[in-house]
This record gives sequence, C-alpha cells and structure tokens, in this order.
Amino acid sequence: MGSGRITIEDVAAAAGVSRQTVTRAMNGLPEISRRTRELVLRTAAELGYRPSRFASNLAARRKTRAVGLVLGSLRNPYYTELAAELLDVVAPRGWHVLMASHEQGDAVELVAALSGQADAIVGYFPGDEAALVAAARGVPLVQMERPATVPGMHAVVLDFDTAIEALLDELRARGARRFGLVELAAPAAGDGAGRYRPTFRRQAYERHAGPDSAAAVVVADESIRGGADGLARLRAAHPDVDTVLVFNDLMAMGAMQQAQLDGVAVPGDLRVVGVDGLSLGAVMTPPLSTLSIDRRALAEEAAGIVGTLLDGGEPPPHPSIVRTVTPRPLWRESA
Amino acid sequence: MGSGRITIEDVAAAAGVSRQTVTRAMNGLPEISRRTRELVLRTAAELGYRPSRFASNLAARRKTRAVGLVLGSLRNPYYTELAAELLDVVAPRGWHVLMASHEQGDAVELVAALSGQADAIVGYFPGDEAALVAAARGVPLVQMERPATVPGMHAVVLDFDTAIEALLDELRARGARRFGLVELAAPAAGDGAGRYRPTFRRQAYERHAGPDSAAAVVVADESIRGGADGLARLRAAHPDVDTVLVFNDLMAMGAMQQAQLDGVAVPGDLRVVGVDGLSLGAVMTPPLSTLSIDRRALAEEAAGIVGTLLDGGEPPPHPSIVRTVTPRPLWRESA
DNA sequence: AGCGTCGCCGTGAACGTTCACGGAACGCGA
DNA sequence: TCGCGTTCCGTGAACGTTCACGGCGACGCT
Repeated sequence: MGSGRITIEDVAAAAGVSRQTVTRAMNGLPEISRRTRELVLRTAAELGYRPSRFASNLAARRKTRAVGLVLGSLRNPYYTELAAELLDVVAPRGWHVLMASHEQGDAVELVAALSGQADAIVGYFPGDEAALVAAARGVPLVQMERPATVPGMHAVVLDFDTAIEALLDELRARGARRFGLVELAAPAAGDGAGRYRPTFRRQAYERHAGPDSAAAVVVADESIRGGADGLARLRAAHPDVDTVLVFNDLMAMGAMQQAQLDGVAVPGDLRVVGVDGLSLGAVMTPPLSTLSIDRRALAEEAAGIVGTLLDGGEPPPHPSIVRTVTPRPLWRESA
Repeated sequence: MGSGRITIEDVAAAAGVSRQTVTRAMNGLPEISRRTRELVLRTAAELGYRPSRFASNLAARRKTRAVGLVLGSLRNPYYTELAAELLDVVAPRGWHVLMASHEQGDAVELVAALSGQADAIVGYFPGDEAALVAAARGVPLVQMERPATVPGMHAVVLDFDTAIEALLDELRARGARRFGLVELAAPAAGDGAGRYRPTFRRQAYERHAGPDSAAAVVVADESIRGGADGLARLRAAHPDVDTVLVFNDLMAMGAMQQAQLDGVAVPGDLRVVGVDGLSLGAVMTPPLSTLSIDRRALAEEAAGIVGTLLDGGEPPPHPSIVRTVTPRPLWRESA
C-alpha cells in the first residue's frame, strides 16, 4: 500500500511476475502462457487494478485526438443534431468527443475543465473571448455563430443578413404585410453574461423587415414555453402582425402551440417561421417553415478548422480562421 | 527536430530557459518575471508547441474521471435527453463525458475505442456481452435496459412487465378492446447484430395484452418514418385494433402523423401511446400519451454504479451490479 | 560587514505505462 | 553432445510533464 494507487508493479509483485508480463496479460499480447495470463488477470481483478490511461497513452505514444464540444443545451434538438453531425464527421478520423453544455456552468469554467482533456474545443461560448482563450490554456477554440476577434479564437459564422433578407422577400411575396419577431432573451452566443445584446438574427431582421417592424419585437426564453409566452405578448402588443419570425424552431413550436390555443389559424391568420430546420418541425400541425441551418456544414467547417490547426504546419496559419455558412429557407406549411 | 513532436524541452532550448520555466509560463504560475513569461509564450506559439495532455495529467497525478456514453442515436430525443440527465448528474462530481453512438460503428468497436479514454462506459450495447467486456479491457461497463449476465458487466434495467401491465389495465378501463403493437425491427438493446429478438417491451405486451393480441404486432424502423409505416401496416392487417402501443415516442409521433394522414381520429378511432415520455410529445396534436421512462433516475443509477465501482473498495463488490427503474404512464390526450 | 529575505530560475526525481531488447528453459534432430 | 529454434519471461530505457528542492544574485536592515 504505497501512496494510494494500485500500479502495475503491485500486480506484478502479487502475482510473482514482472511488469511486462502483466502488460502482456492485460492487453492480450502473445508471448505469455495461458496459465500465467489467467493468474495475472485474476490477481489484477482481486486487487482492483485499473491501468492509468494517462500513463498508457503516454508510453504508447498514442496520438488519439479528442475535441470538446460545448453546447447551449442537450434538451434543444438543434444542439443535439449538431452534435450528431459533428460525431459523424469526426468519427471516421478516429477523434473522440467530450460533451458539455451551458447548463453545467459558465463557459469559461467549461473550457477550463475541458482544456485538460481535449486537443481542441468547439461550440457556443458566451462570454469574454479573451477570458475564454486564457482558460483554454493553449488549446484552440472554434466558436460558432460569432466572429472571432482575438488570436487563438477561431470561428464558423452564419450569414443571417443574406438569409433573412431573402426569407422576408419571399414572405412578402406570399402576402406578409406586417412582421414581428420573437427574439432570444439571453443570447447563447452573446457577449456579456446576463446582459442582453441583439442577436445577429435580430439585427438582420431589423435591417430588412422595414422601418416600422423594429418595434414589433419581444424577447423570450429559449424553450417551448418561452416561445408560447413570447407569441402571446407579441400579439397582445401588436395585433396587426401577420407574420412572425421566431428565434429558433423550439420556440416556434411553442408559438404555434399558443396560436392554436388562442384560436389563431396558421398560416391563415398568422404565418410562423422558425430558425434551425429541425426535422421534428415536419411533424407539427401544420408543419413548421424554417430558416434551415446546415448543421452538417457547420460541423464540417469546425472540424476542418480543427484539422488544419492540429495537423497543419507548426505555426498556426493565421491569427484567426473564420468560415461562413448561409442558412436557407425550408418552406413547409406554416408560412 | 527530434522524432516529430515538439516537447517542452524544445521550447526551453529555443527560449534559452529551463523546462520548469516553460511550465511556469504556460500554466500561469508565479516565480517568473513578466519578461521571460512573454518570451516563453511567444516562442512556444512560434514553435506551435502543444503540451501533451497525457504527460501532464500523469505527472500532475490528476484524478479526473471520464465516462464514456454509448447511445443509439443522437437524432432521437430520448437518447439526448438521457445524455442531458447524465451530464447534469456527473458534472457536479467533475466527471467528463465522452460521447458515441451506434451510427458510428459496432458497439464492440466503440467500446474498444472508448476504453482507452474513459474510466467507465455506460449506455446501450447491442452485441455479445463477453465480447464487450473483452473490448473494454478492464474498464467497467454499465448497460441499460438489459440485464448483465457476465462479470465485468453491470446494468440498470427497466421493469416493463410491471409498467405495461398497469398501462394496459388502464387502457382497458378507458375502453380499449383490441391492442396492437409497433415493435422495433432491430433492437438496440438486443443480443445479436441484425438478428431480431423480441424486446422486453414486446414480451411484456404479449404477456398482458391478451392471447389474441400477440398476432397484432408489426416491426418497424426506429424513426418517425418507421413509426408511420408501421402503423399503416398494422391497420391494414388488423383493422379492428383500437389501441396501439408504439415502441418509442419518436415512432409514435410518426404513427400519429400517419393516422392523421389516413383520416383516423386520435384518440376517437384509435388510441396511441408511446414509450419514453419525451417532452416534445406534449406539443403534438393531440398530445402524446406515453409510458414515461425516468431518464434522470436512469442516469443517477448508472452514475451510482460507476461511483461505487470506481471509488469503492478495491475488490469489485459483486460480480454484477443491477438496478431497476420502473416506467410510469404519462396520460395526455392521445389515449 | 554580516545576515536574512525575496524574486527568479534550474536540476534530479517522480508519475505509471509500453517498447526494444536480452536471456533462460526446453525440445528436437543430427 | 552440440546446435538451433520456440516459448516464455524479465530488465533498462523511454514517453513528456510536474513536483520538491536548491541555488544565486540583489536588496534591505541592523
């Protein structure tokens, strides 16, 4: 009983063999007899021996990569579908994925915790960028839906300006006269903690929905309930709104539910369109129109950045790598 | 240019300082002057130095735990909500979570890959248990919804027998006369790869739904589309079925969608009840009744097993630890 | 001048495993 | 008996970092 941990030497001593023989037994290597293998395995089990994965990986010069993924919430299908895509993208390369969400703590804490276990961290990081790269302790950060402004931080951003302009044009062609927006109360990709800052979606909306539409904005929580509540408030304050854009699909589902509750016909009385492009939107009644974000593309761009950062030339190519993905309208029946 | 990797010594040499000074600079430790810290940081960046997390964790005697989580799919909210719960449960303990899903490969491969990076692996493992524990190379496995039959494998199981009996009783009280079941084609928790084996849900159904109901079973894929397709086939073959139990909520959503498409009133003409208890079921029209699985309890039991296994007395307490969770009906309007 | 303190920096020795060897014991044919 | 191959097993030396020291100037105080 040295200083706590049971090492390979303890097992070797107890079994009356050498280190190397224990290794052979544990890892199923050849050059060991059936008898001793079983002996070693048995005594290892009795002692409760558990190899140190750190020592093992170090000694074996294993180059296995792990990327941390920080999401807003695992209860929002958008994030989990993004996670699914990222897994699909990085699995062929043999990378592992460490998961974390904002529900577990401050982004800076999450990054700090992850930095010891991951070779790169991608995802949504609210908070001060400088603090984030400091917490990362040298492991590269790839931020989503927010441009990178400090070295060490990279990004894949969404071009909402282009996307929302096109979306609103088409909605007008379909008869929309008065727009409204259900905006996010505490932007996941925002800057300050707790402090509200208009999201890129809102900025694009206000730029393209007409001068009088900037007033028809309510903020709501990022949940089904929040979306329902938001729509109720929006309609109370602006009864003339005939087309509402909702921050994301989850909230849009809540909004549609609320509309149904209030006897408002969708899309007859009110056009509803979300953002995200969740497949679950298709099973709503009516199916939800949405500004679809190509999560596969997001994942691929992020993985691409990580790849060039990790496997690329020794010096980091550029201060910051930024790539862009443009959302596209997905017309279903709700608008 | 030793043998590829840039080590701390390379940086030290390039900066004209010692190992320890580089460590101090990289980790923000005291006992170093401002000048040299910046010098070291700069040369480290130029060289593209990236500390080995394995060496670091080993030398620092860090005891950070990581648990692997193997799920069926990240596109099924049931799994991701379970993941969310597990994260919530283990985050306070400071554990990390490595994510993997069946979509990325065979469970045995996943376990083998994860075993090098995780201290324990929990989740859904189709396939031969012995092969799984072999692939785990000593790291404990906690299996969900399937009892453990070999040492090294532990489990948290679901008591569908009790739950489904109660469910069917209540459905009969509500007027159900003829039951049907949409069963899973390729059970995630099954035994063989590809080879069909009745799930515990089906076994319980057949035991309690009456002798004539065993025939009214169709198998379908684990997806919304699969559920829709399954219901269509079930109704074609058994038009007299007035109450259908669907393997999970995702498939049940598809079934409801199909019913609506076919002009079948739910619950008027057909009662539909799923399994899982997804919160998203509440936004369906009509809201989906379901046999709710307490994912928080599942996660807590799994984490509990891992905890006793890892922190417990040196010898593993028992050949196998098995804990049970009982699903409970969640009545909404679809039944 | 002597002494203690403080700030900065460097040197062995871990940490727990795997890799590349080398070597003993045994069997077998010539 | 010798030679040779097989099978099994053990011994340094890595792997790349952090920890616990110890050293060495500079400075201030008595």
